[in-house]
Parts: sequence; structure tokens; C-alpha cells
Amino acid sequence: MAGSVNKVILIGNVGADPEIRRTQDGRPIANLRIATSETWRDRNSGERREKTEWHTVVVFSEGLCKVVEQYVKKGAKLYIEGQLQTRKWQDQNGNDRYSTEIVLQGFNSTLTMLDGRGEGGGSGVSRGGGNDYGGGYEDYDQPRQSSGGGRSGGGQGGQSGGNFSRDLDDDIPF
Amino acid sequence: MAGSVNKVILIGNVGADPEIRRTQDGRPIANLRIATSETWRDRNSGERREKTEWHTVVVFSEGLCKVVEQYVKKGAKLYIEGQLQTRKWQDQNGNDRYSTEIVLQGFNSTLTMLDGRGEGGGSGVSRGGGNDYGGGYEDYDQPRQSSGGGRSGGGQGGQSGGNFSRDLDDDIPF
Amino acid sequence: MAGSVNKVILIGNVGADPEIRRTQDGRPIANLRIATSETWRDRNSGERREKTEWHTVVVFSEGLCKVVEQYVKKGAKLYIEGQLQTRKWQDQNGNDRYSTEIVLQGFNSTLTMLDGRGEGGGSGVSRGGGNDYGGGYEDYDQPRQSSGGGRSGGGQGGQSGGNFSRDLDDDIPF
Amino acid sequence: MAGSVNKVILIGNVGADPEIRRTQDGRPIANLRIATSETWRDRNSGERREKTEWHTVVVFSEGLCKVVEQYVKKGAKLYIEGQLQTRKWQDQNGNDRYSTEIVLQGFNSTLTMLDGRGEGGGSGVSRGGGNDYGGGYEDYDQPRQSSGGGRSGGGQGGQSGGNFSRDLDDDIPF
DNA sequence: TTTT
DNA sequence: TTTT
Repeated sequence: MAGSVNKVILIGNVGADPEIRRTQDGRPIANLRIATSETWRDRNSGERREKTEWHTVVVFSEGLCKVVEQYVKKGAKLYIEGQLQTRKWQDQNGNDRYSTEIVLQGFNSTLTMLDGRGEGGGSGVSRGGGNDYGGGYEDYDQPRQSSGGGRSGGGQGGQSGGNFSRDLDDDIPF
Repeated sequence: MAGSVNKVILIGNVGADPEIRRTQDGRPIANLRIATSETWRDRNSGERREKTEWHTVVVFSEGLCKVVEQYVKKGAKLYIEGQLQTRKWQDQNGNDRYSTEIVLQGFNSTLTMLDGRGEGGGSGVSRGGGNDYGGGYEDYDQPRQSSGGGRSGGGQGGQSGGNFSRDLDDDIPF
Repeated sequence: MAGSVNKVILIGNVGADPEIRRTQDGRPIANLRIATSETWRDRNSGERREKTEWHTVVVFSEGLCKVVEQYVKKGAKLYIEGQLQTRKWQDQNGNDRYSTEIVLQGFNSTLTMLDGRGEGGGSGVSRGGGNDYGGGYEDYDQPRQSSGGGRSGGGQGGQSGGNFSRDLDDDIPF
Repeated sequence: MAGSVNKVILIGNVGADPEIRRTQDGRPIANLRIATSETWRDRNSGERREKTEWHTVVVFSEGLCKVVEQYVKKGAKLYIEGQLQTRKWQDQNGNDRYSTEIVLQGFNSTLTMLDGRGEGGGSGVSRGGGNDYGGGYEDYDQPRQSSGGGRSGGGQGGQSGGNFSRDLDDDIPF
């Protein structure tokens, strides 16, 4: 279907130190739990009430996984931009189950630290890029939104050899 | 938690005519299934592939429910802005189950028709507004995005009779 | 035109203490300058470079003006959601000039403090609401995103007296 | 500054056939004028009123320029995601002037056709990507949001040979 | 200058 | 004029 948009924007706090797993072929996948909350005043009692919503965020982007690994800790406040995805799985009884997650993969995915933590060397912000299959893209002569932290490799030495194509994979996911 | 944002933006097509239920006290709730899709070219085969994601949208806003009821049909292309919410329920075996939905309720919720259907009288766009439980804002002399509508008589008594047009004004801004 | 969206989302820092003016009939208007920046690595020199963009934000929402007045200071980090608006004016030579601003007015406008400043009593976040002209929605028993903040009354003593209704009007526009 | 976001989302109609210029080194730049509008009912007269806002969109992304060139015509309804940028220039009297534009360049820029025009072969949607310095990226084995159409000479005619590395430039803006 |  |  042409003309479709699937975008989630969250600002919230990380509920626990992230888990980072690896696929069989070595690519990292980070899982985050992020809380957003809203408060309101009860119309009858006049009391302030609060409701917290927990979101599961799955980071496939290799670059963003590095950001997560290095900087994101329990309690961190993040800006997240990703896509909704519902995954089907079977429980122990063989029943179909569904889980909806915010996926950070490829273009239009963003993860930004909002509380100044983990910002060594001008980082703390990053763009999804990458299809999570490769290494690090290296340089550019155009600005990009904030940082680039987590951007692997980094530096000008540049990607040499065979993993250049992996770079491609990584940064041009699809 | 102060400083939190929970926002979903979708552009997609409605998979089936919407269901509209009513609560015991008469408030409408509309359910929509919306498909977004992405396409890509397989790196190996070079073939074009497509993946469709289905989203469940629950409209609590009374005004938006009216828009849905009147204008939204299977196949309609919509712009939706709402919030993520995960609801817990028990299956027939008493197991906890969770469903994640995009909720349109109150401020910052929007539903806009993008394919020109159902736009009699200048409508087809609407803002969530209202907590759908009361109130009754009346009018304004400043533009608001789309809109027009008049928040329903709000209140639970429910808008009867002549204030239907006010409702319209209120909830269907333009 | 049905089916139109005009949305700006910024996260950035306030460049100077806000100015708050009043219209002849007493409504407040706040002006903010907000900086966003992006950094990148020069492809030739390998040096890190940064480009800062300055945005003019005009807050017509009376409720958000209160938040600005009470909490927003030079250096504050804010989340802003508003609309683009280009205003035409004449310079001293009578030439047409245009200024583009991000307007926070009515629905779908948001201003959230992201650095924990000014969050007494659960505040620091607010929704534009209000068309700033009146109305009279009153209360609610459903959550709304964050909120509270700046919500006058909010905070400590709670809104007393006659201006409670104005506050309400203002902040819960419809 | 770490932790900064600068995002504009528009859905509106194109006011005139786009202009496409070229830089001295051959890169395309497309200019679009997009109208969004809002309607409301006057509080006094009860009349419906409408206000249209015109936005200048500048497309630096080479891939998106191709989409614009091929598919975008006067009247087209578009979804646009880009960044705000204010450009300083001098008028004929040497006075400083400023113009604010929505820039589509690099990641996180999107342009999607919403009215089904120009969707031959699965197109009509595209991602910014690219730093606007190169050719066309070719394939991928991960999905990307919608289409990709317009992307690159992509597809059939397609970019040949050595300009693949330029493709890189193009698609990995930074 | 679009669109409804 | 902010921030890192």
C-alpha cells in the first residue's frame, strides 16, 4: 500500500537496565522497557491521579544498540521514534499470542538521551539507520540531527575492506 | 512522571467497516482496524516484497465516534493521532493476556479522512478533544486545526435533540 | 481543505528568559526562542561540526502561558508541539516581510519541561488546550497526557477563587 | 547540543507544479509550495471560516527529488516529514532577510503521495535518505516504510556501474 | 498557489 | 540567545 505511515514517538523513562542479546550471526538486539505517564484530577474527588503506561521497545539498529549499550541505564529519560509492530508467537499451550512492540530499525528510527547521561564526546543522540546487519558507517559532510553517538566506527579512518558492505547493510537497512 | 510523551501517528486504510458499541451509560466506542504497509526489494532475489501491519484503534472520543460512524467505511484512508495503551484481560483459561491499542481519547487525538470520502458539509476531519465525559465547551473565534465541532453537550445525559448540531460543531471542527 | 495536518515537534533549549506580553483585553502571549542543533562529522576534515537552528515559538494558549511564566527560564529544555504559521508584516520602508513561527494555540499544542525544572506538585507538562477565549469545560475523569503542569490551580494551594474557572476554561478548551 | 529534535509533519496540497533546479555540480533541488488549512466556526456570526497556511518545502534529497519530478503535480496531496530551517539572505537593498523552510534532507525525511497519483509500479512513497550528493540506492532486504518508489533510478532503468558509491553518499546523508 |  |  502506498501512502502509509507508522510512527510512534515516546518520551519516557527506562524501567530497567536494557537487555542486549545477539542473534546467531552476531547482530545485537536491545530490549527496553519505557514508561510514559499521564496525570489528571479526578472529577469527583478532585484528587490527582496518575496512570503509567509501559512500552516495549526493540532496537534492531546496530548503531542504536551501541548507544543503548553504552549510555542507556535504568531511569534514563529517552526520546524514541520508531514503528509499531505486532509479533505473533505461541505460548506453552500452543495458543497464538501477540505482542506489540515499538521497533527501532532503519530509517526514521531515533533514540535520543534527554537527561544528559552518557554523553561523552558529543553523543547521546542517534539515528536508527542501519538494518542491523553490519558495521559502522563512517563519515558524511552533511549535518544530521544531533549526535551520532553510538555511531560505530566513527572517525575518518573509514571503513576499510569487506565490512564496507556490511556498513551498507547497517546503515541502509532496506 | 512529568515530561512524558506517548504519541502514535498512522496513515493507513481501514480493513473493515467500523464497529461501534455503546457503554452502559450510552457513550459510544468505535473500533477500527487499520493497515499500514511497507515494501522493499529483496536484496538477494531482487523481488519486491511487502509487509502489512494491522493496528487496532479504539475511539473513546464521542465526537470522533460520530465521525467514524458517519464517514469511515472499509477501505477508507485515515490519518490517526492517538496514544498507545496496553490493556490486560483474561482469556477463557484465566490467563493474563495483553492487547495493545491506539487510543483516541481527549486532547491530542485526531482522526482525519484522507481520501475525500464522507466529506459532506465540509467535514472529514476531526479532533479528539474532549474527554468525552462531560464538559461542554462552546465556541471560539480562533481557528483550530480542522475542527469545528462543538464538543457535545457532553455530560452523560447525552446530547439529545437539538444540540446534536452543537455536538457536531464541537466535535467535527471543520 | 479537509485532511490537512500542520504539526511541528521540537525538543530544544530556551535561549533567553521568555517575554510575556498582554493583549489589550488582557490575554497573555508568550514568546520563546528555542534552539535545536545537529552535529555531524565533516567528510573531508573529519572534524565534528555543529549547526544550530533557532525557532520562534509564540504561545497564545493562556494555560501554556502560565506554564511559561512560572517555569520556563533561559536554558530550559522543552518539548514543544505546535503549528507552523507565517505572519506578514511591513517593515519601516513599507515592504512586506514574513516571519514564520511555531504557534501554540488550542488543541494539539503541547509544552513539556524536560529537565525537571519547575515541577512543583507534579507539574512541568501541559497541554495547549484552550482557545484562550473562554469556553468552560470543567473537569474530567479520564487521564490526560501528563498535564497538570502549569495547570494553574495546580501545584500547591490549588486554584482558589474565581480564576479557577478561567484557568479551567483556558486549559481545558473544549 | 545533544537531545534535540526538529521535526515538521505536514499533510497538504501542492499549490503548483514543483520547480526543480540543479546545483552547479548537478544535484537536483526541488521546491514545493504546500497548503494546509484549518476551518472553524466564528463564535459570533456562526459562520464557517477557513485559514490557509502556505509552506515552502525544499527537497535536497536526490531520491526524493526524483519522486517529486516524476509524480508530484499541482494539486497533489502529500505527507511530508522534514526539518525547519531558517535561511538568511540579503534583499536588493542589502537588508538581512530570513526565510523559513521545511527541508527534506537525509534521514528522517519523508515524502509520501496520499492521493494515489503517480503510483506506477508500487511507488508514491519515499524516504529522504541520501545526502543529496549521489545516485540511487538499489536494494535492501529489510522492509522500509511503504514504497521506495521514486527511489533511485531504482528499478528498471537504474543506475549503473560506479555510481553505486555515490549511492552511498546519497543514502547515507551523514 | 492547493484542496474541500 | 540555548545546550553539549
